[in-house]
Amino acid sequence: MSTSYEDFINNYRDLLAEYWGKISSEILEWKNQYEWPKGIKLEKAIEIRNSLEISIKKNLNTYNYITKEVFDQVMVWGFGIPTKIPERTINEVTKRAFAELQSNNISGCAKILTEIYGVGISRASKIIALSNQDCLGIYDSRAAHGLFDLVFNDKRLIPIPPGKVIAGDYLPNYGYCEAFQKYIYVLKFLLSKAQKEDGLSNDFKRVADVEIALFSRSRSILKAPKINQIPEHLRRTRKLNNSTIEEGNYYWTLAVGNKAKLFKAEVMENGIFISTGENYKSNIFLTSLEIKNCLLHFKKYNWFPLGNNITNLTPGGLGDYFLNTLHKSPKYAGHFAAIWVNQGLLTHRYGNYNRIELKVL
DNA sequence: CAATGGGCTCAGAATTCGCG
DNA sequence: CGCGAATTCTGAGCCCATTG
Repeated sequence: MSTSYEDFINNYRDLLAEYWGKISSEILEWKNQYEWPKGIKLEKAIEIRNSLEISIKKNLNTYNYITKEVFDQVMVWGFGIPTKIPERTINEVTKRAFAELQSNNISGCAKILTEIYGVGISRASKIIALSNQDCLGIYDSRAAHGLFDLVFNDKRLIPIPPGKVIAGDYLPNYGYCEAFQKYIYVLKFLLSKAQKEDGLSNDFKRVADVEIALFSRSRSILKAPKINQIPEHLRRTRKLNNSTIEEGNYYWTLAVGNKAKLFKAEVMENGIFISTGENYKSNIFLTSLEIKNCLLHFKKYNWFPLGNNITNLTPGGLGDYFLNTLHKSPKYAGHFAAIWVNQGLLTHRYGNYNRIELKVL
């Protein structure tokens, strides 16, 4: 039997309270930026979610299961295309799954749904969470990534399921289903905190409101900074005074203070593409496999140096790996490190003389 | 003030352009 | 298509913000 809400919260109360302190000033702004599907703003997006919720509830009241029509409505909303799962399978499996949910077994419910070939936690949690947005939230790579910095003993409290953009944390078997339960506990706790604050209680009434904010946060992390947020020295070097920055994902390098530099990156399914330099014409591409092997290599170590200096290569640093294993210029180590920190794959700190040190999460 | 290291510069190389 | 010019790319080394 999995842990209860009370046990879980008692275990992590301090951590979660501290985390709430860290995010509480921003969480409303995150929620207000929510768009899903892309371009559909908060109010309308919530309307659509609510109408899906009504359909699911109607199904359950009438049949105790979900019809293919409603199931696929949710899939089209979430993924753009309906499934090829036969009506009978959907009926039979959702009937068993939602019986589990009746007895409050969230992870058990998810386990049953993910028995269906082609249904992972991302799909399962959409069906489950939309059945009751007061108490549940969707658990996918985006929303979980919104909690990427909720870390206990150097490990993420809530693992990130793999997604299209975010690699995620690998979990075997039904790991994500178990994690879904904990994720809901965290959302529930954050909601209880929000309800105690005057400025937030109106906007955070359901568990889904927290999920919405986290999903939106994950997106905002990868979003371009506004032109007026670019520091003066970078406007000068980048000749951005009179030009608008084009669309795309811009990141800052990890360097301290004014040394941080803006660059552009495209996170794709098969790898990451980076453009940097005066006109973003210096490019480098690393495949997903190269990235995976690189992170695997450094997972063996605790903290390791960035060391992206070209003239004075730091042995054992990420720059060293770039030069000698990937056969790329070590200067790009700084850019990839920044992306991976953004994705929650690495954590960083500043050592002596602000040397950047990294650790695989 | 010296040590440091990470971003930036700039010269040469590579590629593309443009014109007949 | 060929050829010189223009533009873009690249990486070796330099520059300089930051720290103790």
